[in-house]
Amino acid sequence: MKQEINENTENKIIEAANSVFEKKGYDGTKMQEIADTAGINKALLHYYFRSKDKLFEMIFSMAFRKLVGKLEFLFDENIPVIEKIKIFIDQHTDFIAANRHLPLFIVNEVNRRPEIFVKLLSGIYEKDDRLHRLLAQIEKETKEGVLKPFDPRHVFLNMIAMNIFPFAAKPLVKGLLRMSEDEFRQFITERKRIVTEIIINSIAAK
Amino acid sequence: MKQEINENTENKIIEAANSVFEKKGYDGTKMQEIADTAGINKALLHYYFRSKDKLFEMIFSMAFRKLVGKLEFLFDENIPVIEKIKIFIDQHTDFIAANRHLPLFIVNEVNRRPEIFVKLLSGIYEKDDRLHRLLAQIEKETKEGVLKPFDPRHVFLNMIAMNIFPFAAKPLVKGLLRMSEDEFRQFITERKRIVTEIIINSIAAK
DNA sequence: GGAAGGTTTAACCAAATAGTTAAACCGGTT
DNA sequence: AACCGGTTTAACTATTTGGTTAAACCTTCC
Repeated sequence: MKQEINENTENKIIEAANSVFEKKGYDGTKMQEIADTAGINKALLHYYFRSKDKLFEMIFSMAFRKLVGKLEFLFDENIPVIEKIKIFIDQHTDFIAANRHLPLFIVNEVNRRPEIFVKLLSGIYEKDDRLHRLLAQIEKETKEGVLKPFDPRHVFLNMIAMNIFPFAAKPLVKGLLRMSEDEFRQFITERKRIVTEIIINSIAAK
Repeated sequence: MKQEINENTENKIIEAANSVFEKKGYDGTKMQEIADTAGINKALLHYYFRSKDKLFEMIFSMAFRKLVGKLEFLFDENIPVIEKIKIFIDQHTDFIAANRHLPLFIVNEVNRRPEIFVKLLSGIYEKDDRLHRLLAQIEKETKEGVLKPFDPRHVFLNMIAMNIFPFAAKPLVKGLLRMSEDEFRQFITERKRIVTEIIINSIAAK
């Protein structure tokens, strides 16, 4: 019983902290607001997570893994590169739409305090073999004449940038392009097709 | 003389406030740090700009105009669309490189407090005729068979996204792709060509 | 020289905020 | 029923921070 209550409270805190930190960033977040959101006392927050820094570090690394984890599909799946990209863009766009503040949160906090992300990096470096397998796959398909030679780093960045930007800058985009919420949704649906086309076009052999 | 001193101090404040706000955002910025950066007393800051909000509003609207102003080239210049895009990407990339924190600053603050940007929008809407001229130009070149039909909103967003993202997420990109500062610079130089190619490809008639 | 007026500073204030403490609470155990 | 452990709370503390005040400091003008 105790355990259940305990985990329940802990989860409520984590959920609340996640929501507030993602939206407002470290500096914009007050412990009181997290407590309020979780429906608990501020002292209880410190009982479960000693300090704002400790709590933040936990939320941040969770968020980071969540975001980077979505990339695993690119490495793991054993399907042709072009097919892979089609599926990835579709899924990734949906994921970002459902987690609008996540990418900006990560980018901001890594900019603000790069140290927080250095330790998380090593966990990624360890999975180097997967990267090599992907590069080998690309090389193979290039030799087969399916793909033309290209720099995967740029393609990767282009894809991520085009996927993330409209959501990260959503109020700006809606404002500048004068869109309603519905038009924005429509716009995003169109984008999936357009971005996929552009990326495929930039790597497919003619 | 008074006037000179006055403007000198005011400029020092504006420069300092700009630098600190852009890097740390509204919440991360302390008036004391601005004062220190400007080499003046905190009270003097309040003498020139009554409150943090007032100072911020000024810096923000300056920054916003600076960023949006760079887009004017797209509307004003009377040269073929494809040529326009080539020049724009080259110049815009250099501009963002020299103002790394600017786009993220704008995006963040508009996300955090959309009202601050509503009033700035009207100033842009007033220049609607330029937008219509650009759209007419595109339509004309499409009819001439130079361009294929496309949605300018997506093309615009794609261009901006690919230009801005690597700088906004610079530490992340450098970390994940394991680049030195020199390699990053090199990478950006390559990007100009690649992004230009991709964008042109997505609008040029075959 | 000194009065006048804008500029600059040191010292201060009040509110916000991260973090602490000690007591109350509550479920299970004997 | 009394107690023991972990959990929760109200009340408090210390520090940070935006903002104020009153005096000191020029510079200009008479």
